[in-house]
Amino acid sequence: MQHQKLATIEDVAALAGVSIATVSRAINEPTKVADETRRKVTEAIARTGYTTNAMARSLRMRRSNMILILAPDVGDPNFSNILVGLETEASKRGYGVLIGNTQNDPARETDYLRFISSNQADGLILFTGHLPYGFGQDGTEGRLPPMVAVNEPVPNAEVPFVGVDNFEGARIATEHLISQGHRRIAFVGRSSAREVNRLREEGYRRALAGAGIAIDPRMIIDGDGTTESGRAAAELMFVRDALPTAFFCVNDATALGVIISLNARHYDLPRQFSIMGFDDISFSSFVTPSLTTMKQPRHRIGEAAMELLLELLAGEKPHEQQVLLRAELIVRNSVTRVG
Amino acid sequence: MQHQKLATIEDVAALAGVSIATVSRAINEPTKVADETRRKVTEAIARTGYTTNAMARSLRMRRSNMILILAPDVGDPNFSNILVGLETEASKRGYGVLIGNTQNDPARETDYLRFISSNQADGLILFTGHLPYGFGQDGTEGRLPPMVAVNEPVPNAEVPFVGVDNFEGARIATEHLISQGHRRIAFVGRSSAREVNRLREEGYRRALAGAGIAIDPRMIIDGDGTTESGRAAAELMFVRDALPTAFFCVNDATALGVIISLNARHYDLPRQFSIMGFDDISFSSFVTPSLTTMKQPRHRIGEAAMELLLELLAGEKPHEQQVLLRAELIVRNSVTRVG
DNA sequence: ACCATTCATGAAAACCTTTACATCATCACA
DNA sequence: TGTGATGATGTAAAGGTTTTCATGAATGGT
Repeated sequence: MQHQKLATIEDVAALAGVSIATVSRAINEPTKVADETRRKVTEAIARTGYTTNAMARSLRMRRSNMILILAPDVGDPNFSNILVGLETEASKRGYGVLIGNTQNDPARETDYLRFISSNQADGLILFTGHLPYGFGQDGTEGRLPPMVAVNEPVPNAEVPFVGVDNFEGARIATEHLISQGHRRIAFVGRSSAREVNRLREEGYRRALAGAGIAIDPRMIIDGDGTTESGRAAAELMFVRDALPTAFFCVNDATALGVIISLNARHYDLPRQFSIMGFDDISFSSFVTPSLTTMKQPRHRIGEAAMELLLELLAGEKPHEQQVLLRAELIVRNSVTRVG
Repeated sequence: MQHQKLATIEDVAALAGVSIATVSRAINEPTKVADETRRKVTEAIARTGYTTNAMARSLRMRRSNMILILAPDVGDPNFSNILVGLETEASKRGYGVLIGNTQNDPARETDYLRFISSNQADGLILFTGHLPYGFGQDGTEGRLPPMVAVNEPVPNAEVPFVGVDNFEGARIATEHLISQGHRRIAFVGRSSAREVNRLREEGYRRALAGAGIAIDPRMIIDGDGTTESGRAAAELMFVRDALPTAFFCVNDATALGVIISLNARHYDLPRQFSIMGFDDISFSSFVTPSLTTMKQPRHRIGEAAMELLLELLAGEKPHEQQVLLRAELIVRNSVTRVG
């Protein structure tokens, strides 16, 4: 019932009648060992059921083949979808994936660093948008481990970033609305503090400018990206009595808020108003009307980020400080032709 | 820029003017060392920035303080919500959490076992509903590591299980429908092969029996728990022309299918039909009408499972082979009073 | 027939801890 | 003063690898 003692490399060596060095080589550098010897070793391994003790190996090699993933909210679907890509790529390359849920708690962020400083993880994937608390500030400066930011870039730090091209995506989204005949297009979710919101607004502006449409400041509404902020924004437009024919929302959560507000006022969607989101989160296809939106290539973001991190670990200089992947237009029912 | 050599226990010992054994004790069994010595050691640790090398420690102690979580789909929201609970509890007890995405691929399942056999993980949390491929079959029999199943029990194996009480939850759900005056209640999602479906059907039957309502076999429709199966089931009922006043669906995905079908037929929900789900997945509050359902206590399931696993690891015999937590009735708009 | 390579293997060091055991001082008690 | 117990510390082994260096055999070229 209990964990019996496992076979070690010595057991294998004894059974195969060679030294442990040879066994090690037969496993890790098969070409460096004679065919006949290799055969004997392989058989001995099979007979003993030997597996290399990863602890001993890591201790000796000074690397664990583990990657620590630090995220503020592990339950967030955005996180978990990127995680799939991260895990797939890591596993393909023989790496394991360790997860840390920080809940934006500085204490927990610091705590998780022990995995790095104790050699339990070789590299770091950051979802948090900032360096873990306890890093870059004191003398530990130069000791930053290899890391890659995902989802949100890390400002004021030289951390490579992999994410979606928000500017380009927002431009495509807005152009789609324009191509459907819309001229009065609102942007819901302005927030100068948030990089993501800023970039998406920028793409929106570029698309309008490109189509020769003047920008009406009343069409740009503040919002922090929550559903509630979307609801409030729509209400505000009714109060102001400055109505668009289409809402481009900074994200799907915001779009949902707008839809809730419009439904509550008994408008017939999408006939009377078109709504465009961004992200393609899971409920977007279920809401009525189902949401036309820009899909983030989450799986690929994860893969690309892990790929980049592993390059860094291998000592290669990264080709670029930033990898931006294109979002994909998903046409559903919330946007219709107008005019 | 590069990872400089880290301080070891010897550096600390030298600086504090004691032996490495004393340093180790000062860290792990502080009471066994004199106050003054402990002070010197603590200071030396601070000065050197020493952290114990987890690899060396694990090698010596024959345990890694890591738990491997094996799941068929890491992207599944059901998984990630339970994961939060697992991670929280593990981290609280000083354990790290390693995740493995198997995609139900036998090769990947086997592959992940190396974490166990190579001592990189001390225990296992199983989301898969079966032993990892490559276990229990050959001679490796008795060597099963400590593990706990979650989400789905493992049939024919003595693996402790933590999950929701499906029977009880289904009973409560059905009783809620009955309390709203419904007598003709359909059960959508019968499947004798699936344990979950079987238990929920059982709870449904018990509730009807308890209320003295005869069971009409035409009210029980097959389904595998997918949205499509829910849609098909509803259509089937129209073909058969045997209509209920309420649908109790084996899960929310199925309920969504039923809603889609009824909406397509332009019924006015929930006035003409009530719909009850089970699980409370994320979109349930967004669909129209928003879904009345049974909420799985996912966070607590995770915590309880990890708690149980850590007890097992500590060598304690588990009090029970199965921990069932109660689902909570979430009242939204898809169920109304009738008659 | 001799020398220089090349190739296959082995011995032993190093990676960094924890801990069993030994040592030594101190103290209480008779 | 002598004895036994107690408490603090040190020495050294053990945990299982990888890898450097050394050794010896075989090979190839002259």
